[in-house]
Amino acid sequence: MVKVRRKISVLLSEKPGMATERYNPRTSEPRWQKAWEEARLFETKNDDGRPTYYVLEMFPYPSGRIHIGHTRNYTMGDVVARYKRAKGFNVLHPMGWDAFGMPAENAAMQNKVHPKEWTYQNIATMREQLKMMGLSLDWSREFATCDVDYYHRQQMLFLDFYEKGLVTRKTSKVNWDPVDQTVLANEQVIDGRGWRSGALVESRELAQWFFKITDYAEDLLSAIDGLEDWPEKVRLMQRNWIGRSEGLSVRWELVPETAPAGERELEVYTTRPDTIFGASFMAIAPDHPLARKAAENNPGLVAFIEECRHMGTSVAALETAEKKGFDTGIRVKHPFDPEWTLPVYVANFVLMEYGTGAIFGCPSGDQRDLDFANKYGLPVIPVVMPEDADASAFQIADEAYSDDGVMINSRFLDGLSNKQAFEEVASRLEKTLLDGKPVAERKVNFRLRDWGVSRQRYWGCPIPMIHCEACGVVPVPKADLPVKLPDDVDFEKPGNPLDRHPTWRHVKCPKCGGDARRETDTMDTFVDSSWYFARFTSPHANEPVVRDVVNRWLPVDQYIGGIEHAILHLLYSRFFTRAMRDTGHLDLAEPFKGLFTQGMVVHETYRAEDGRWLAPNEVRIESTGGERRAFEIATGKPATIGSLEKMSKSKKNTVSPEDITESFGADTARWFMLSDSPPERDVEWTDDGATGAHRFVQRVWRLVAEIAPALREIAPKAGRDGDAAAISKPAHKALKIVGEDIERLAFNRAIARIHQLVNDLQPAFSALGTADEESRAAAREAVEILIHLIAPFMPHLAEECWACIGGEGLVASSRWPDYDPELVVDNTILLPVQINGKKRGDLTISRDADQAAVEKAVLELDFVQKALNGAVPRKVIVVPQRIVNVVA
RNA sequence: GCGGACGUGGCGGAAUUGGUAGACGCAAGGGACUUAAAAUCCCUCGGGCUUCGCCCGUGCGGGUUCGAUUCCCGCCGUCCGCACCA
Repeated sequence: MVKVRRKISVLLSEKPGMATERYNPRTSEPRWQKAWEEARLFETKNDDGRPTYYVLEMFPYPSGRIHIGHTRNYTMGDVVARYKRAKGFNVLHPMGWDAFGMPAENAAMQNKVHPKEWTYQNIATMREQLKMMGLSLDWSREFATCDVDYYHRQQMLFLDFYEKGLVTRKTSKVNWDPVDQTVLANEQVIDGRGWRSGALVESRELAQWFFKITDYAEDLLSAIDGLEDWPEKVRLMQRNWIGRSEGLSVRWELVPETAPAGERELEVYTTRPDTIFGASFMAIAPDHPLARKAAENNPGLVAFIEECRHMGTSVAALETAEKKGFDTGIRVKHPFDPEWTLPVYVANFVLMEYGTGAIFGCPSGDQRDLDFANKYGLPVIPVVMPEDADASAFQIADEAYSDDGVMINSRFLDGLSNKQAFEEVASRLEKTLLDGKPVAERKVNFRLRDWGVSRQRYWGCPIPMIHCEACGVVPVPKADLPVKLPDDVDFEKPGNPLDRHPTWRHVKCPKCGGDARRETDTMDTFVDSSWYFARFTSPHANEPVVRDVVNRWLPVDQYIGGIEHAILHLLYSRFFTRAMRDTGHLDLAEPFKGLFTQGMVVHETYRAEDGRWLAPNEVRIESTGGERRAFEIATGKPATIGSLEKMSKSKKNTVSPEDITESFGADTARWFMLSDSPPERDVEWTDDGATGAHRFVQRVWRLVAEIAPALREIAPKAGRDGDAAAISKPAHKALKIVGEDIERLAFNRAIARIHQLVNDLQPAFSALGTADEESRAAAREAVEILIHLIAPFMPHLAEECWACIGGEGLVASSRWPDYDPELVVDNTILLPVQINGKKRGDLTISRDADQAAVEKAVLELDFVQKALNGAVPRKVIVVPQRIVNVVA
């Protein structure tokens, strides 16, 4: 039999049911949203005395439409917010817009819309979309980072940081994106390409503004240990990103007759000074000053350096690049043996940005060095061997040994562990002098680089600095803030419109009053998102934050967002909080106490016969037995069902939040997105799943609406015996567990428990017609509990049900009920009984039966006696309240 | 290459961290109601067998234990992050 799946609209036709009207979210949801708004339920007061709880979802970029992935994210936060509110907390749950950035400028170029207009238009659309979801957000605190009010305060912070020495301007090699005509941070370059444009990145020298995040490297690293409510994965990613290493910086004396004029030494950084007797060459970066000097009269070297530069960017080149070097002819003296000299190569694999841009190669202990040595015929001296190896026979051929072990072939180090050797070499070289200074110095090195925040763009926060011929760089006085973006700009040409604006950049120097020019760089948008969570606590304050207030709210108790921000956004925010602390704005270091990274919403992909991507509403799915086949509606031709992918425009596998809210309502969408899949994992959007969720919405409504008339005048009271207890017990058990599950963000489990409660209550409720007073009171209470349990997930339905049973006020402002501890335990328990570890039956026994009583009862069981066949068991293991195992 | 996570029915996933494997949902099949459908309700639903019961079963192979999805060792596979980092 072929069953054709029907369009959603069929399911929604509101034919009157026998007893109860179907629940209609389209009329109900806006009504309750209005009720909440009029009661100002979600507007949070800073001076409320109750304990605070701050739940925050990463704010969206106003791209134009809310994506279904956003709504899953916000729903999770909303469940927590509504639950915590019901638990008596003063909850802060704000929303705003990460509104600066390139898409607005791209739109300006393509569609001739002003970025401001485009952005605020998008915000207006998206705000309406969000409001349809019934999120309990405090809209009175809303702001966009492109609001002058916001970036004004960001400029204040910038000046404070500058004064504190946390901002610096340096000329540095930057990643230049030729398409976006802007500078990218290292981390915005992915595989040699701009993270947004995808263009191959070039390297350029430019004067740039930097935040000195490296000043906090050590603290940012060690404080990760204290972030116990963060996913381990994210903590690890941050640790690796900061990349701390302990090593030794060693100065090698150049052999004078081989050295370029004026050069006397080469400084290298190493984490393995223990392998110093295994050194066989030095390698320096192509852009190392010594390499440049050496190239001055060496055309071959010039050509090699040039070659290195060119291969630098393309992905393929980087991945497959052969380790190559060029002998400069320069030689260095070994620090422990002036007679021993080593060649200096320029090598394509040495990075100028890391350490000193120079290394010593120890081929036996490093695979890369070994490959290099083998290629250029350099000596390979094994210096570390595994502890159980034989020193006389230990050889290195094609595989380096980089693990810990025992020193060999290393003179005074022989026999030491490599760790001891590290210490020995370090302390000896610290005492050895070269040109009056120690040859070596212990040094901690970080992979983390300073944060370049200059962007050559219009749509960003202007950097409040002025360049004066006479006075140099002068900060804009705070009284002159904000430095506003001019509105009259053109986007005809690529590059920075601020730079070519006729008047904006001309300004008087605040110091000497002479003609000067404004900084035309704007800030990286990561700056905007590095403190918005703090601004939400006092969004209208004159200062960036109000110290007492921000101290009370921060850290954010639960922050929820995508794993894609695991490194940068979170690291920058951690830096900003420290910087704000050190400039006196607040008194804490860590902005986010709990972090949760949610999964994506994915959907099947469909392709037409000719390979075109098809949107879900362009295909019809037929199921024959268990087999699903797709057809393109327009042509009737078969289509291919492809893999699950993150929803994206390019693959057309998107489902918009309106599609769902307009047909099923927000509650169904909310419920579905949190069902089944654990929140940290991806969830697959399916029509079947959505209709299933909607079926449950209707089921709850029917259950409540049908029982309501019988319960309207009944006072709720838990039942302790008989039929009444059979209603109250599952209700109280669910109440306990759902609360615990929400606390753990285990929404899928909470939902399963609610399903189960409905399954449990349904038969009891249909028998209620003949039931006693006690059962009715228990039923009344159970319904109230059920409504409270669904309220965080399906707030509109909860209100409708609440009104239906004649509940007072709004569910959204009422307390989470307390469970009765006596009702969540049973007096008799069903104890599984195993024989030799295999379950053979159950024992029903009183909960407080002691071990001996349980053992006795077990041995009397039929199936146990049969299994024992008269023999005495070797052992009976009784795990209280859990299980019994009889070992025959 | 390094680091991490994961692997359970047709599918998404539960399993109180060593104690009844498969909760709950989806899909599928059967039935009731109906002129018919939708909606709703009831039943079945890991595999096998000699079916009132028994055997096998949580990627594969071993181990520890009275007892292992959970712990240990070794494989296989999938996904993610990082990477010429000295």
